Amino acid sequence: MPVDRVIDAAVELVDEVGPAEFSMRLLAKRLRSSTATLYRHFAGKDEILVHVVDHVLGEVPRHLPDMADTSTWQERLVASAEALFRTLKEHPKVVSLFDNHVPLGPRGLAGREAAIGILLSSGFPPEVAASAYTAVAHYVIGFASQLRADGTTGPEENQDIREFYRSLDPARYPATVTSAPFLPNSLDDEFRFGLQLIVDGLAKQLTGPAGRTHHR
Amino acid sequence: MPVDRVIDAAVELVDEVGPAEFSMRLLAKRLRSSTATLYRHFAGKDEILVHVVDHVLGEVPRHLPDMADTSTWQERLVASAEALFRTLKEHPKVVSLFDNHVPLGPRGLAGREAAIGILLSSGFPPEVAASAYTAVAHYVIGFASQLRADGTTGPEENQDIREFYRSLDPARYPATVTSAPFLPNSLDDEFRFGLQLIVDGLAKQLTGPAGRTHHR
DNA sequence: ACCTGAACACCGTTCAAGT
DNA sequence: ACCTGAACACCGTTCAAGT
Repeated sequence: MPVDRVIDAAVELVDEVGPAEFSMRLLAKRLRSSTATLYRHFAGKDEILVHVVDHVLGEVPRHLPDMADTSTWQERLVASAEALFRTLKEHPKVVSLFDNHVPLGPRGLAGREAAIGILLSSGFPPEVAASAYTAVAHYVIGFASQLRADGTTGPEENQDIREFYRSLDPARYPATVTSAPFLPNSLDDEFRFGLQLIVDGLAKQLTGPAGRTHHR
Repeated sequence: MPVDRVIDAAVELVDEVGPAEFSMRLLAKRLRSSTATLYRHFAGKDEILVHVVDHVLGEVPRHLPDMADTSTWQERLVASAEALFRTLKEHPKVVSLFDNHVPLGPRGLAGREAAIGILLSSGFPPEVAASAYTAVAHYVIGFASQLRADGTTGPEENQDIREFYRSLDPARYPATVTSAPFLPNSLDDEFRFGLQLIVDGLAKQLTGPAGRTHHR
């Protein structure tokens, strides 16, 4: 019972049925084995799910374009964040497993290293680079956690929400009703917009932090 | 069996044992009732948890300072985001319940209305206001989801992670090791830093979107 | 050594039966 | 009308017993 075979099957199973329905029994059945055998290789369900997270993070590089040395740090940081976002979109049911623990497996560390490396080599001081990475990472996770776990990422989903907001009482929710028709069609557009806000904010840190110090 | 009494007890129970250990049986026992009685008032566990989320969102206004009319939109937006973050810090085990659904209960709508209202009245066009709110909301949720569910929000937690990063192989993770000593002591500081990046990015949208259009 | 069926103490949900 | 004990079909985890 090779460890990798278990992890591969576990990722498949979470992708199919979600973390709530994922069970040691289902995993054992898929492997044509028994639950007790799984416990010979892993401490328990939680440990297997940590491996699932790290396995998924291993797919991030596949979504990275190869960037010429001429790319700006903005382009490279955005590409990193989008690669993670695209990866999570392919495994929407895995996203909730990112809750409550910083991914410290080898794949999670590689992503952190790459992003902070981009910032350091672009002239950001280390304290800014570290906090900027955290901000971007949490933004991506927060956004990805709103991916419909049932796979309906399509535009009809956003249209339903827009219709709901439009149908509210304008006297009670004036701003919500006013802005509802302008909601973007796709989650991707909303994702890129917010990501650009963060990058723009970072650019300001680099060019003119005059009068603005890091961390109060 | 008043509905409110069930929700209050459910919030208490999730705060104490977390969503994973939360069960209809435990909730029934706490109410000195039976599970079948709960099903007479709620469709099931998921519906109760939706009410738990909305109940917690109802506490956000308690964390809002009263802001004079002279406050800038930056101050008011930051205060809104911090109020949500502080609320979630008081209910760290509830945060994962925010996954996979936009909070559409009355309390969730009130928060959206307030934030978008701030932006509209400050001159942002509706399409920017809507996307900006989404960006801020997802940033806060993403950050809150990293709150230690076991209640150890203290600085020792961040120190442990910093020590871990420092102890890595500098040849393999040079940027991570370089930046590790500069990790902020508190999650609050990191939260505020990233939030300020978003606000700075938004300010640029307002003053000079020259050459930069919203959503391509 | 490695694997397994069966067991234990739990779940969410339902329903016949009580008052 | 409103409530409940017991049942059903599941869990995660463990362990005596098999090969």
